[in-house]
Amino acid sequence: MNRPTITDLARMLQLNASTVSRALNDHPDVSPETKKRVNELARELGYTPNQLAVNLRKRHSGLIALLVSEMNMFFNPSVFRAIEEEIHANGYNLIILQANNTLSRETQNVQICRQLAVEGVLVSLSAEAQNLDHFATLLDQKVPVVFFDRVLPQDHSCSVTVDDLEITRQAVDHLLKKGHRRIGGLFGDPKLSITRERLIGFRETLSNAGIPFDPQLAMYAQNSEEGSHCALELVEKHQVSALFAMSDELMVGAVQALETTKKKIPEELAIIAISDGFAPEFYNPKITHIRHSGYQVGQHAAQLLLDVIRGTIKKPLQEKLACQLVELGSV
Amino acid sequence: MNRPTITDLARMLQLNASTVSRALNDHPDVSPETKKRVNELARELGYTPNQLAVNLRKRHSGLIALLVSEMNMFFNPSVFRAIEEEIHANGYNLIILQANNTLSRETQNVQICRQLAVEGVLVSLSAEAQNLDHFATLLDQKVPVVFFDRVLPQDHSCSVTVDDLEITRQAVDHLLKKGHRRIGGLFGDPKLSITRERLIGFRETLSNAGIPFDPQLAMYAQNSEEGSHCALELVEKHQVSALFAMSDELMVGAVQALETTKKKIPEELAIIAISDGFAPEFYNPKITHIRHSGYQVGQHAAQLLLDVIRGTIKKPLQEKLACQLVELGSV
DNA sequence: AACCTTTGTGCAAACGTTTGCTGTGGAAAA
DNA sequence: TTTTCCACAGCAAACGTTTGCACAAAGGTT
Repeated sequence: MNRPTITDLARMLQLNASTVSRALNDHPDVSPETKKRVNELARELGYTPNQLAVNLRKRHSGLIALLVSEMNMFFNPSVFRAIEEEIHANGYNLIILQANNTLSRETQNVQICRQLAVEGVLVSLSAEAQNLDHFATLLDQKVPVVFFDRVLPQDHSCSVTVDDLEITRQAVDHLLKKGHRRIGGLFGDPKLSITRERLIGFRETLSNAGIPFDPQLAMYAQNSEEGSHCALELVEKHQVSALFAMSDELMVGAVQALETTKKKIPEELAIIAISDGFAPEFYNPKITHIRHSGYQVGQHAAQLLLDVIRGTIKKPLQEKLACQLVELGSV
Repeated sequence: MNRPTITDLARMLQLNASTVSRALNDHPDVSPETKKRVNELARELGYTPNQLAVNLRKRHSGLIALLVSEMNMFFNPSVFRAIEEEIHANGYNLIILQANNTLSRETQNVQICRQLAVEGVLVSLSAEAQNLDHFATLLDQKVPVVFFDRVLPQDHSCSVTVDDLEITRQAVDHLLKKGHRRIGGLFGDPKLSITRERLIGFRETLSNAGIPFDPQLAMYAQNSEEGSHCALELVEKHQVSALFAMSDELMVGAVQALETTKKKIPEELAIIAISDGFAPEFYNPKITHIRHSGYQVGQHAAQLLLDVIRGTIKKPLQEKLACQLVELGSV
């Protein structure tokens, strides 16, 4: 026989489908004896409910979508892992949609969420997104949405981020404390709010220390290769004594470049990064960093989303996670 | 109004739901004029079909599941990206389930696939899986399944892998060609078939070159930290002149450790790895490797699965991808 | 003895589509 | 004119569940 349905069970047991359904769901209205008969036959036939029918009837899908701007080896794996674990532990399943950093794919992904009737959405925005217009269809329908990591700066939706100003301050302060006065900064895509925020933190921390901001010492790089070039320029042309990298990717590029120079880390050049904590272990000396845990971000975002779905949380909540300095050999 | 349904459209247009459905699906039985009216109203109201209902009616979910043993920064991101792109381009959506390398979670994930009525499954087996018994429910129902990367050695299901013997031979041959005779090997979890195969390749290549296999020179390490320890032992205690690492993770561990020694790469110590190609760029000199593209593996696996779903392929097919030597500075 | 409550079950509708079949009006063919 | 055919639209069933309601039998309360 094909996959047995509830109706099949009902026919075989001389019961009504509704009774079988209630028995399987342990409804109090049905007698223990009937429940036993039903469950035994169900087990025997290997019955499992047709989730498609359940979904339609219950008008939900049991699905949570993760919208991510791109697949990135430095941040995503731990975020994915945390989210998958949290979602799964609560009986949902995770569907992943990537946007390739384009607004059009992101918009399309939002439509998919709507069509699939996902019950919640976790979003790390693509660089092109400068507003949330393309999320209107979801937000209008009151589909719970939690933004994380890459968010809009002045937005009042639920979100989980780190305090970019603060962590950059921590990093730069650490360099200042070690006596560095000429500090170069490597920054990512300026379209991203995390980039802008971190740059502000960088400037302000220097200003507060009485060091005038030199625009030449803050460079933008889109990937590790560009990070390498910028790092070389900062070190060789602008003679910085310390480098700040706002991400793992840029840090890796920088260290790779610096290994070509004769400069010893940390004696001749200090380096600090904002990092998930894995890449800093690749080197010797290990790279001092502000630990920005992707796992933690993912976990908190998922928990927040689940709270919103449950209705535990009524008002939008913006959560800012704390980060800690992990002092290793590079500074 | 809530989300409009096909029935709503029908009522507003004084049509039958079936006609509206056909109009939306561009069925030849409905007049161009009616199609126009329907489509206009649909656009106006922002109608999108309720996928839950479509799924139930059509008895499919549009979902493809990716079962992965764990989230790993070295291999997964590019695999995920390739699979997501391929799947999405063909109108399916991707749900991701991780097994935490346990058989129990993997079994559970198989059940989820069945319940959700996924239309195809891509699997990278967890280390604990020594047979496919737990896939019986899927295979019995003729759900298309393609295994990739981590597969069972003697299995006749569809799969996409690399030729482990061959790529290890390439790597070791390269070291031999450079004059190395005392070569250490770093290997991963011995429960995995890729580990066993690569170890065999390692031994045989050495044997063929007239070098008796020394078991002390082939070490198992589960992660990069253990890789570091093993690398140090091989270099300092066993005085190898070259290292082979069967994965990025072990390579990274090894290089990190070697940077603590005074040994110059490649003059005093050569190193080669099997790698996705990213991590070798982190270092200077860059690490020579056999390029095992996760993107390519994912892409081929997804394409194969789609072919099986379409019925284009009748017999199980085991695809073995070729890999190329990327010679950089480390050898 | 009449009434109410409880316990267990069945009936039927609903979730929103898709699709085989039936039917109608009009044009083309005989 | 009659027959045939086609283009178009509607009817109703189906996908497999869940759930409000009705109802019968049994037990308990006045």
